Amino acid sequence: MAAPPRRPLTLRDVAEAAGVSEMTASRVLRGKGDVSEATRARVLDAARAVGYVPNKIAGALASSRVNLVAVVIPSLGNLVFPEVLSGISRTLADTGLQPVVGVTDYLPEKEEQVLFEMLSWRPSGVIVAGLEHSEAARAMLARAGIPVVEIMDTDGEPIDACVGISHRRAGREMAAAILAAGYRRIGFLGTKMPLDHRARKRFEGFTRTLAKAGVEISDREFYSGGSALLKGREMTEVILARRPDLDFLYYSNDMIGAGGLLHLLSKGARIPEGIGLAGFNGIELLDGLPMQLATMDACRREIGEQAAAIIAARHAAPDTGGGERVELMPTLQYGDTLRRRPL
Amino acid sequence: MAAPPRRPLTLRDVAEAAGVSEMTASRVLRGKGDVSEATRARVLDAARAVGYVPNKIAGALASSRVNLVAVVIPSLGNLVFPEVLSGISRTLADTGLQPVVGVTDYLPEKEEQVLFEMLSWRPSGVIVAGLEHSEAARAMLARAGIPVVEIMDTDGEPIDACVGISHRRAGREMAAAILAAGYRRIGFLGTKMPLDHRARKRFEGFTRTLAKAGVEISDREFYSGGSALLKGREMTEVILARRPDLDFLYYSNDMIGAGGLLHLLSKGARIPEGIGLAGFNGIELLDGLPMQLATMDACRREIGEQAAAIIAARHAAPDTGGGERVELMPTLQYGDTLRRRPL
DNA sequence: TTGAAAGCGCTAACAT
DNA sequence: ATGTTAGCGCTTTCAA
Repeated sequence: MAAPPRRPLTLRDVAEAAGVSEMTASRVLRGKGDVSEATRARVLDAARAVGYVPNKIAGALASSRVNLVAVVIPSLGNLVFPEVLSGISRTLADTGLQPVVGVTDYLPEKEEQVLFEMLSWRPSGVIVAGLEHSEAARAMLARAGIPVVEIMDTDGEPIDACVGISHRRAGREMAAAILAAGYRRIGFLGTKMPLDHRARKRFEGFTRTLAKAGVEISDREFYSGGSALLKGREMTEVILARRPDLDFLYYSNDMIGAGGLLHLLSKGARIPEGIGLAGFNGIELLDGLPMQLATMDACRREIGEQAAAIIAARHAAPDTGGGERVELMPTLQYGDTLRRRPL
Repeated sequence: MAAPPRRPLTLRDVAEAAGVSEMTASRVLRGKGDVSEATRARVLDAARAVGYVPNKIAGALASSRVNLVAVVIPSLGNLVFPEVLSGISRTLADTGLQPVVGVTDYLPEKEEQVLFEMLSWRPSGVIVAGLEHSEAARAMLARAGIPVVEIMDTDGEPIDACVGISHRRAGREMAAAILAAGYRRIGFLGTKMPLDHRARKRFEGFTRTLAKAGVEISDREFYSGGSALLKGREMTEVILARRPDLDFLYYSNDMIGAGGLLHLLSKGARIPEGIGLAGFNGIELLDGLPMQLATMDACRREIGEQAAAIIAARHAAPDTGGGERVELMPTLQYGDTLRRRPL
């Protein structure tokens, strides 16, 4: 048993072991070009025997082809993004392309850094969350000469393609449903995140529709950090202490909504007659709660799939497509916490 | 405004624009070697002006240095792994190294593929979850000539270094605490995942300690797929319908434990006097539940940090270290669902 | 079906 | 402080 060589094995080593040229070995390992069955077998055996792992860096440089798709998202803790990712992975699986994930923590500067870093590996495409980016980031993406798909949001001007939902519309539809059910004294509970543009747009759509009906948000409460479930409880307690007359609570995400729901249940609140609740996202995780929280599905999986499909299509047929715009329609789930008609 | 060139910009373009050699431009952009302040400024201006994004593929090939660390984990949906990742990212942030994530879905074959794919990019190190891998995967890692840190688990023989907790010990300690509290008719609820070796080891440690006290698991129930919270409710209902006499339920993770807790609370069970519950992981997410579930912290964040620190140290000082073994000690949290002494 | 030569864009090593 | 040369490990292209 020889000690493992310090130098990683090269194609040349495999070729020598198999008694063929580097070129032939290369053809076998990539499955391109005509190679006789006999040589193919010899090369494959040799590669396996020595434990050859190809050097994609060299391959990519020589061919200027990189089977990587950069995926840039704000966070992995959010539960929403792993689901988007899973949609991307599944769709990309059959195409020879591979997702590579970068996380921005909702910081524009970090997004810029991550994009720069990823583009320097010359990926075949970029999927990036949101339509808001620094000028430099937009310029980088526009100049990269590869497909760019902005996801999650369609309220704005994409650099190239985009796939998502309209968060303004989502906010409007939720407001309409709440008004239709007869609720009027509405509290809003959200995250203290000026850079979460999608939450902001939902809020804008929400308040605008209320305003048209002559209704204003009665009170609001924001949090940052910590366990979302716990924060939801706490915020709910706080806002109701201040405004016990509220008859509806709209949460910017399901997790804090679930916390609020648990709090209200423990207080014996009459839901949804006395007070209604709604969140946003449609997280499956919460299916086991005592009551089903009203929410709106963000189409996470499908967003991932369609974004990946756009990249894959353009990869297969370069100089085709461009500027695709896909707006998905989220569906309102009333659950048990939003009544369907006035009392 | 000229149309963006189809060909990405090269270092040569920047060098020409700045009126220096490629080599000088390279030195400026990497911040290595002596360059006069004047030329440095000219090069940086030129690079910014044309929007140059370096080609790391070429750089890596020329220098045989890649600032990437492969991180291979079973899943992103688990909540545990994003936390490990966050520990890794934070620790790597100051080192110039960058994590690249691969997901295996708990499948050995997929793990092998993912490792092969990642190793072909010649990363500076590998962090991989678990100690169980296919023969081929172990061989690949051993031959790669880079630091390899296996994480989450210390019950076994690492290829190189490892950082984690002993899941057998975790199972034993939980069993000891349950016995000490006087519970005797114990049910186990877990995932139908033969390939989740850590859950298996916890179960082994758990049953062994029970056996030493002459206690056997009274009943068990397994699930797969679906919302963990909901499954936890359902399994709990099922197992208690079969064995209403159970006085303790041990869940293989906190999420199903939380489901069980919600179910029991809705049934008005007396917890922890009538029946006790415990999970595993110490997920912060669940802090807002009506009662705090007994659990055992899996040291996720710290595992990520220490693993990254090992890679970083060896990257800074090659041919140093090797074979590090770090066993972290999880702490038992009694919460509100596991009493501390017999009734 | 196979091989030889050239070069991808950058950096190490050695000039100057 | 700056430039020149060679070459990283592979693939493209062309020739046999």
